[in-house]
Amino acid sequence: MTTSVRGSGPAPTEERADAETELTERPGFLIRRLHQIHLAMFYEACSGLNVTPVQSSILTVLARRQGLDQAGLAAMIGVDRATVGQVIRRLAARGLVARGNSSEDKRLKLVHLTDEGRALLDQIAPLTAAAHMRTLAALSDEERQHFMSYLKKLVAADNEHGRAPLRWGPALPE
Amino acid sequence: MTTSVRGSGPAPTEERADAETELTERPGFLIRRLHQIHLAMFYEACSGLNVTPVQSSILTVLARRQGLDQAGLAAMIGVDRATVGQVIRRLAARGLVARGNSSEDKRLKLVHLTDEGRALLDQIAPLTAAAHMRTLAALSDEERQHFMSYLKKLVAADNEHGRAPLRWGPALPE
DNA sequence: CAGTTTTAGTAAGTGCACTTATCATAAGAT
DNA sequence: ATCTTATGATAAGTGCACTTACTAAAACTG
Repeated sequence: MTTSVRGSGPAPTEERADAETELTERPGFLIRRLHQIHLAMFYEACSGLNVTPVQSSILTVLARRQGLDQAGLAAMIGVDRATVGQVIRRLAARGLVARGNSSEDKRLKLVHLTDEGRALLDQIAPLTAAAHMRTLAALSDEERQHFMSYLKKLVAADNEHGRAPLRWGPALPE
Repeated sequence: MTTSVRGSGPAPTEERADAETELTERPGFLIRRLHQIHLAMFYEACSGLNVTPVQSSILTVLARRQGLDQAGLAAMIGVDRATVGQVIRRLAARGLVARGNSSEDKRLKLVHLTDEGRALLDQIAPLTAAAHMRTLAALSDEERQHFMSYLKKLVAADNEHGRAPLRWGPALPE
């Protein structure tokens, strides 16, 4: 099988002068691949624990701010409200989070970590940290710093453009 | 408020458990966000044309190598066999690709672009190119070059690791 | 040659992510 | 107070992405 993904090969015989950009020259393609790779690292690190990156983010946020409503939670991790609702439901079914009603605003479902949720978070924290590191392991320290700063710059610049803009909530740490 | 990293102090290089790390300091989190942002740019650019990034990649590959089998196609765009099968089915239902049987290997379904598929590809090519550019628009030319080289480096390094032993889902007897 | 292993394609299941639509509640306007 | 608008949560629908399991066909093996 010859099909490994290759970066630049001389165009096979006939070449369309328009030179359709190789997939590996397209930012979006590479970002998707890198995302896939990180997912692989993440799942491998948390093997058997049945946790996804988004679930990990939710647990992490809840560990610091208990009793958030789902929309607030969604904004803090940059995910759609409907998606967060699905994930919360799965987490609640596993007893990792619990939902209560707000007495002030009956529309709200306030989410908080259970003891099991916190235990799981404590368990996966070092594992996910390792997965994040491994994702960038091919870069030197200096490159990694640059790469991270570029990532932050891009994400910050287009935060509002995304369909689920990140909001660091009513109490943004300044 | 328990809190943890308040403000933008110099990040200690010491390794604290991930639970203390801000989400925006986690590579995987930023990569996911950037992927989301690019998706938003892509869909906005191709508004109304009903095309996804993976579909665009498939059309692009087929434009250069007609008659690829699905597994080869999957390998070229870095997607699972089963996923490619789904996407191809949708594309075929829309008449953008067609599948034929190989006379040499009866297991294979050889995929090729239809005229409609090529027409759509010609239509979206400039749009998607613009979306890719826009995703990195916040970076200077130099930064963009560096960022792309880092992306390529990372993706190339872990390309093999690409398909991972995922283990979520129907395991866990409870 | 028969028997085993590998591979291509598909199906069913789970999960993320987004859309539109609906409902209930809250907040603002007349 | 009532009408209108905005918001929180949920449901249904689509698409990507992966898993395991299965069939058919090819490619090794004895």
